Amino acid sequence: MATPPTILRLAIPSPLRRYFDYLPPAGVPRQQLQPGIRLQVPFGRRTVVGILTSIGSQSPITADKLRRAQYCLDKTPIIPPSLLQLLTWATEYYHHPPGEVFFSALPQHLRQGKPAAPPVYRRWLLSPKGRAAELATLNRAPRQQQLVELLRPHPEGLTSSQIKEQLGACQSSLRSLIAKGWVHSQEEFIHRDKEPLKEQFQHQLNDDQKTAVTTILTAQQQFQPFLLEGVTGSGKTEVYLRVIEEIITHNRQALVLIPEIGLTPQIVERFRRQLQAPIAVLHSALTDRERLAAWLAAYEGRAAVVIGTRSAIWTPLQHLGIVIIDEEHDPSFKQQEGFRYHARDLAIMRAYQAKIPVVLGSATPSLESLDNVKRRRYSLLRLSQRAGPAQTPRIQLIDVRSRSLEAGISPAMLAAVKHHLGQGNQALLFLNRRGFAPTLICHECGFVVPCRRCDAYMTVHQRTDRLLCHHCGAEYPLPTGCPQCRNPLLRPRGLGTEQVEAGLKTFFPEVEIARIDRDTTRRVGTLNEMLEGVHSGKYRLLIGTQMLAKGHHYPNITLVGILDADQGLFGSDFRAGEHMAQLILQVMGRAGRGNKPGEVLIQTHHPGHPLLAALVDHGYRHVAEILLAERRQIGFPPQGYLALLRARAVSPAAPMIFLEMARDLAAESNFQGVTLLGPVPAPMERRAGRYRAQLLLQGSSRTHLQRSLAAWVPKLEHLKAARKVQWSLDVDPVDLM
DNA sequence: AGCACGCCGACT
DNA sequence: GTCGGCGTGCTC
Repeated sequence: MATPPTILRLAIPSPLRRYFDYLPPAGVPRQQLQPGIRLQVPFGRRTVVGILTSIGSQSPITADKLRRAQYCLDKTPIIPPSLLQLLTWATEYYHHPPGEVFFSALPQHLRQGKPAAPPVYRRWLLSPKGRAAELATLNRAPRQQQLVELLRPHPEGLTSSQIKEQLGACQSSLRSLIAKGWVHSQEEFIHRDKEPLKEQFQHQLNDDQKTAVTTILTAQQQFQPFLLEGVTGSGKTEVYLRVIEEIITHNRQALVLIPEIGLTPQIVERFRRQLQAPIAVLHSALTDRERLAAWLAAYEGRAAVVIGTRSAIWTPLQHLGIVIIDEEHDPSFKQQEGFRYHARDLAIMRAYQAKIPVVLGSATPSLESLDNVKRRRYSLLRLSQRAGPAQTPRIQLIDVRSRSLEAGISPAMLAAVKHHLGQGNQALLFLNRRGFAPTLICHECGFVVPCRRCDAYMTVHQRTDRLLCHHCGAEYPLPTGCPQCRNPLLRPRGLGTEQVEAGLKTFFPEVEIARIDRDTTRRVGTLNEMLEGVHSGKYRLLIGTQMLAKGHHYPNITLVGILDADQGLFGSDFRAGEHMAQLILQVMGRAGRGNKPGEVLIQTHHPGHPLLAALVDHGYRHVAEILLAERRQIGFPPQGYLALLRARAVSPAAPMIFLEMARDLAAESNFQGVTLLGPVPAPMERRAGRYRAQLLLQGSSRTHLQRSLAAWVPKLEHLKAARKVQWSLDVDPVDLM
């Protein structure tokens, strides 16, 4: 009897929804073939990097088709078993190609097959020859002279980024010195783990916080989700810090996920100051090198705490003790292209697999999480006291029906701003629309300038004198006349932050105004500069979009004005109401956090709208109840479970044709407990020159939906019509746009 | 996706 | 005569 062959099952970077089987490379000992290592393999006419996911003794692929892997790229797994388990689950749950799932979890360097070793740092230093050289011989080369002077007091050498920091770019001068033999380099592996800051100060916890900390810590050895509900200023971060402090004393690691916009240097600073432990930070602005270094620090256990945005859910942590999701309701935890995972949901699964607690924190929890509390899947921890002396702000609606608004500001709002500024305080105005005006309209014939590539109108940006499409990024100069009737009079119509800023400047010429939106903060660091200016009191009046809404602390803002609450009330998407309520609450959280009482004014054309009334009179929880009842009625999440099949193509008809075929395929299979809705054109049918359509699957239970998807999705790949479109499946979509 | 093969139109 | 357009097929 021959010994059965060893079959390696690999995830291969390709959009195909299957694993690929290989024979082991020649001469590799069996114990090196552990799941989680990378191998170089032939794939079609190329060779690629694959990840070993499991090992078996048989394959559905016939022996003549099986090929042999070339060699192992790793001696030991670069993905620990716990993460491998999560990745496997995610592949099945999201019905996404395993290769794309596995590779999206790796830093770029590891995807490309580079070694899983800390990056090499090269240091430049003076050679004995350079040390002995006479500086005056470089009188005609001042840059080289500066370099020698810079390197002289550093016998251990400097990295090129350190040199650049001191002298700016001087590549060519450095090269000349190397050619002369005055400067040489040394290479070394160094771990640049940041040392924890030494100072430590502890705040006194209030009773709610103490209860939260002890309750979470009693569940240290088991899977237990907690919803930590507390208004802004109630001290959620302090709870996280105390829990983490305790967890890491037992040599376990903590993973903290934060929304894109919430990961500021201030929050990282706060963690570093209070936790006497090394912290790895993962965010989108890192270079590949930095990302790899942080990734390794986490994997090798050198980092006790990992703080990061959405993709940090894929950090390999072998001694994970707790997962924390701050602002769990934030939509940025859902990836909106390619592999459309939800980091919050994956965090729950990761905690379940690792048998550890997971904490979801929010002042405005998602309806899903509130529902999970109701069903007793999550336990609720409430922080009802605001930390410190701050009081809950007073809220009032301003009815703007048939009022004259100037730059979007009603007389009542203007009076309030004057009053608060007069008292020496700061005021914040919120409008969730950037630019000067959302449209440009012809005063003669009513023509509104559309985007050439989208079913949307161009937004007027006055500062740059250009038209901008907020959906595809297209940009044109302002037209000199109406393209339809040639009339030269085109007028901006509607309201954007630019216009409010301009209006405020005429109302308050002596006051410094900060406008905070994507246009003013595009450059890295400007947001922080502006927020510094708010802190120092340089800016007393703020106008901004939702960038302003997230947890920064401004004790002197006593007035928050919401200029248009109506957008969210009649939004086209099923989550519009939820998002509006969350956003308003978040902005409101900026008022009255010092010891001064805050005031919140909301402008609306619909003062009687049940959602607004509920928000003003009874708060977020009451709004959530209304919304939950609505969702129950239509069988939408959290009552029902959704999956959205999207398709887009340059050709107008192709998406609908593909989706109709897909629908017929589903109808043949006779799905249990799943309703098909559509296909229909997307709410904005044409975007960036592509026509888009979608087909919605609505399941009465997760199991029903998953069972149908498992039977259906693999068949979609084989549809001829699939080749004429780009299609993607979105399991648990956050919006149906 | 990436890559190659194959079959028709307008060019040096 | 070829260069190259993109339809079609395949990846263990």
